[in-house]
Amino acid sequence: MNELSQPLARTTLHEDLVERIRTMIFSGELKGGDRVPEQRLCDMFGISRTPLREALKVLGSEGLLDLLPNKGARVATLSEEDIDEIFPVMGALEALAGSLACARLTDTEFAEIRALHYQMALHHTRQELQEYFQLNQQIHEAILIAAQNPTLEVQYRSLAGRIRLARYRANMTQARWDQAMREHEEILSALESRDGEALSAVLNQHLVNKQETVKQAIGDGVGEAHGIASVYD
Amino acid sequence: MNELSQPLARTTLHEDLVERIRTMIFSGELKGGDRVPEQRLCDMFGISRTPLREALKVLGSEGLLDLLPNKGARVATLSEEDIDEIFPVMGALEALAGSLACARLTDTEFAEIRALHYQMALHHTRQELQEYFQLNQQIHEAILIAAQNPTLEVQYRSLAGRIRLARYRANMTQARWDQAMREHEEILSALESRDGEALSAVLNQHLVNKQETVKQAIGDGVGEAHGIASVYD
DNA sequence: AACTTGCATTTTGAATACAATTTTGTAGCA
DNA sequence: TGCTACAAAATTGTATTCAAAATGCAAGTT
Repeated sequence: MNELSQPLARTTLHEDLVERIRTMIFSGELKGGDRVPEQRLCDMFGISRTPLREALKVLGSEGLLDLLPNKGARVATLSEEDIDEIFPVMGALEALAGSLACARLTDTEFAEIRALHYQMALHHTRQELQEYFQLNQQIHEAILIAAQNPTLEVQYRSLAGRIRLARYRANMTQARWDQAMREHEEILSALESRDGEALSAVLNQHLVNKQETVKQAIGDGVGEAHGIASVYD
Repeated sequence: MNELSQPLARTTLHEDLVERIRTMIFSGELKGGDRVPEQRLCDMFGISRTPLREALKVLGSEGLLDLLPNKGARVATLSEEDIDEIFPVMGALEALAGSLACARLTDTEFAEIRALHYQMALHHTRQELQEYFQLNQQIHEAILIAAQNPTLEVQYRSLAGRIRLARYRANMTQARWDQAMREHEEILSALESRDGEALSAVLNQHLVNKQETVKQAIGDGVGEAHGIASVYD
């Protein structure tokens, strides 16, 4: 028996749907506060309501949707209180990730992160926000993966997903951006010296600053201004 | 308009089912590795498969059930690796809870925890394990609630729920029990002096020790010996 | 005009029906 | 006995149907 003959990871409809709807939320195709009409999505995907509803229940338990009995699902929105709640928890998790990553990071892994870092720094100097964010996310992902703790990954990603509901990118000031870049320099050097405590501390601070950025974006209602087409156009 | 006239919190079938099945898992009525046959549970609850399946999907996303496509749901089991993964994350969360609790704890709340603590100490000296565990859980719950962070509560309880799958109580040695009790003395005094850092540290250590207890229990297969009737008797 | 009231429409909740897959059981054979 | 092949039963995945609740709207009232 070779690896080709072992049970292939077939996927069920509702799993696919969870993934697709999640993507629609993250991409902005479904915006915070939007209703999620079952029939419309069923038509769109060409499936029946049963698996769709199963998917909605899962997304509800992840906190991405608010499920209102008899009134349907809505894409969750983040209040300032939500932000203030979520970030400290993410901070604790990312600090743990950093600490574990330092203990386990190979030289190769570090080299990969360093490469990402300097590429990100380039996008910073070039003022390429979109590309900067992409690299930024990859770096934090790399730290998370280096921690080698799937449970931690799941919990962290769940919270990160909820934060993405805020769609805060458009609102970052130059000052905050510069500061974030400086913090990333510290992150890199803590990783290089495998200093778990220092890394935990700077990651925590990094998130405190991000928290402020996101809160400001919430207040301004920036999410609407992204120009991403809604599903219903 | 008074508070009686606001929308009454009606509940849907699938939400009830999530709660009931979760309880069945925690009580041991459904044991780790057990299949969860849909039809049987439907008959038991007198409902159809649709809401039951929705509930199973939610419990699956919580990590309490393993959902195998076309092969049904099984109550999740915890490997040693799972334990080693989960406890550090719980440690980070409980440390955060302690830190936040210290910042926010009122004198009344502290007095309540102190009362719980000394009642627990009594059960310890009387060697009443069951009662000890009950109070122990109440104390950790009280700290969690004092932290006043619902997101933290959800995440922590989710992990605590998965750990409960291990059913480790029967296996605690006297030495570990005594040590846990000493740690709880430190927890109380850190709370009294509102020393967040000290509390974080001792809570983390507390969990490291608990981790060992649970891992030992897993190895011994203690869960089976509890004498709790299965659903299918 | 603003605010009810009643009813039709739409949407959601749950049950049933059907299809696909896995599991079980059994007959045939070496 | 032990193995394979294959049919039957059971179980799960998905679609459809029915029931209950919410929504929208128009007519009527103040």
